[in-house]
Amino acid sequence: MNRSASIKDVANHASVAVGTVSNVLNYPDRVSQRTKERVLRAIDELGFVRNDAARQLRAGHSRTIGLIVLDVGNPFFTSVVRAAEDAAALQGSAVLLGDSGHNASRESNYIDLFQEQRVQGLLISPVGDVTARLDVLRERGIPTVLVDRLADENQYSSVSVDDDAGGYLAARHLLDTGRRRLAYVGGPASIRQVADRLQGARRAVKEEPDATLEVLDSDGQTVLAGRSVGNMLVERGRADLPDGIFCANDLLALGVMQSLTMTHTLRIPEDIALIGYDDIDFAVSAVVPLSSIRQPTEALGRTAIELLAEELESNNPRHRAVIFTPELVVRQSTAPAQDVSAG
Amino acid sequence: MNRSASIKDVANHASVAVGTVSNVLNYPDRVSQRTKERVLRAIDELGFVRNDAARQLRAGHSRTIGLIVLDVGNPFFTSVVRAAEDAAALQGSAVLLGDSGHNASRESNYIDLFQEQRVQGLLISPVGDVTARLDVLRERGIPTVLVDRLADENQYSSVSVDDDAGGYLAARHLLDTGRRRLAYVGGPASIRQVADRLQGARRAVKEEPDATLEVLDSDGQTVLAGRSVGNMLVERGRADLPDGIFCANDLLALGVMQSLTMTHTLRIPEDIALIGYDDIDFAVSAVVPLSSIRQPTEALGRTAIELLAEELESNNPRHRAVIFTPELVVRQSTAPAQDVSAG
DNA sequence: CCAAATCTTTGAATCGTTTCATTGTTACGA
DNA sequence: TCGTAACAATGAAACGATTCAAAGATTTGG
Repeated sequence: MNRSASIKDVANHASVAVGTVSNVLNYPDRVSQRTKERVLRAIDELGFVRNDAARQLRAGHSRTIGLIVLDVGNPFFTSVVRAAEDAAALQGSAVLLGDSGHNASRESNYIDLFQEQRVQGLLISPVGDVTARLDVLRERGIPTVLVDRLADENQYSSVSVDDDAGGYLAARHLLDTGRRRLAYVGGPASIRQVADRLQGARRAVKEEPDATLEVLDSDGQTVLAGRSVGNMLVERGRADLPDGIFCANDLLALGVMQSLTMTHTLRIPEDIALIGYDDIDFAVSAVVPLSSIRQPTEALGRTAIELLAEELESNNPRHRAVIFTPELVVRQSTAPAQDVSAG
Repeated sequence: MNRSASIKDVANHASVAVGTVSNVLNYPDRVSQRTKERVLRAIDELGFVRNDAARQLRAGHSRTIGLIVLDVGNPFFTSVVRAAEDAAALQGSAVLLGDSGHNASRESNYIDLFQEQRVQGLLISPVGDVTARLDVLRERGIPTVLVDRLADENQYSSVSVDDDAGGYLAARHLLDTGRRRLAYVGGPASIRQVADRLQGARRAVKEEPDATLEVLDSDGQTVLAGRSVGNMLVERGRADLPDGIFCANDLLALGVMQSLTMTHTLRIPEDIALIGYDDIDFAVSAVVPLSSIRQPTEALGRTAIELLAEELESNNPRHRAVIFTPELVVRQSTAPAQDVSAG
């Protein structure tokens, strides 16, 4: 219930000036050993804790960084958030997290809040078109780094993942393990990620003259959507089936796997190899452990913080767009047929 | 790059006193229509945004609430966080989120940070023994509400879920659908949740004289752990098998389901019914949609905020421990045998 | 038309920190 | 012993909002 102790109380208690207490906290070298000890004792005895609002007011900006993601429930973002928090902590900042939930007005509210809080900078995975607002923020000295979205380097710094490369990686892996009749499962094609991954897969398939790629449109990116595509495949004649399937994400792949393994006529990976995208936790514990493409979420979060730090330091108008390449994770679902039958 | 406009700039621009601008923002009724318009125009023209640090300094406390969870990646907490954010927004507060990751020192860092920020109050799902720290916070006027942990009402308010009731609900449901030879899968027994759910299940089984409950210890709470318990069951003689299995969480249940369905000798739910706990997203899209026990996460988050508001309003030393009862979600994995064979 | 009551507006004081010019202290060589 | 340099400590000013007593303007009733 006591109002908490201020730096003034500490100064009185230690019989020094307030400036000295401040120096003990911020520039310990400027203070003599004796005085320092006295002050520290007083701090301890009074249980003094700095008031961040006052520091901030004086400094003109806070030590927090705003981070707005599309969905905290999505493991992709959860992981980015964690990495960003850790990286921020290293440089003495804290992350204020906002979840827009794909909702432009929630997103806007968070931008308001962060502006009132005078955050040092903003990391955002935007829903709507927020460029106008971000421009205002920049004029006010609050730089932004876009997350999971490629930005024009003249405008903003950004961190993103190369989905085309990911698609290439997945398809190339199927080809490398001997598959030739590939299928891509994903949809709707209007989603950039879905389209880019397909494009990358096409690129890989073109490298092998005898390889083909069939595109199977799915109704969304869920396990159920995958299952219905899988059921459709099961009904086909065996000769007509692909021997390697690449799904736009792991949920789809798990759905396809459910369909194929339920009817005990088709085996994964002997008859059909299967690879997903995202490498969610469940991939490793599927009935047949699922190969996948892992996005470098930790690097995304860390780098976003680093780019923001760059923006804060230099006043140059040049920005950087860092594009990461995802990583292939090989598991049993794409094991070469001979390896499996040998085992 | 411009330092952003202050209330003083607005006052000059509108040719009024700073107090008037403040009144326009906080007590619009005290200001005449003409003046108000002039001030609002000035605010708009200068793009003025309140400096929260200054408000906070004057007010002595912030408009933020600290929330420390064990793991933001866990859907249970993700959902609690969301609900808390929404409830806080309704009362004009923002939530500062911290992820302790089951790590006592990270937890402690967040408490430090929140204390410096002078949060209004703290919601915490504690890792270590933080009662000493929380007592200090309370003395300083920062009340705490414990989340997902039952607290002594003389000490703290808390919101928690009755795991015993959840266990009872699950077992009772298996019994109600005609199963009599039940099994409980979970471990290690040292985890409170695991033990409480078992206790509830035992209670239900005692109500049916002809029912039995076998306890199968699992090595953790993962899909893989569930699968190895499942494999062990598959090897048993058919007469020796349970006809209803209750797993301490959904991951275990999904693992058990994988084992049982892979060997096409046992059918779910005809031969064995299966129910999990937590109702994770995957439960609905399992090969056989999984029945489960849903925890009222939204209610937890919302109520935690409400209890905190109570603490902030009244100065009474009495606290409240709100205990929620979980909810049964019935899906195909526990359908009565006759229903399924009929369909 | 005046006094009283009501409504508006004013601006200095305040919150707790950091900064920095100034003052005070100590040590050392000449 | 004195002058100087290096080091310590001081405390007023500033950050930007809110508050509130007081002054000023306007309305009301007689």
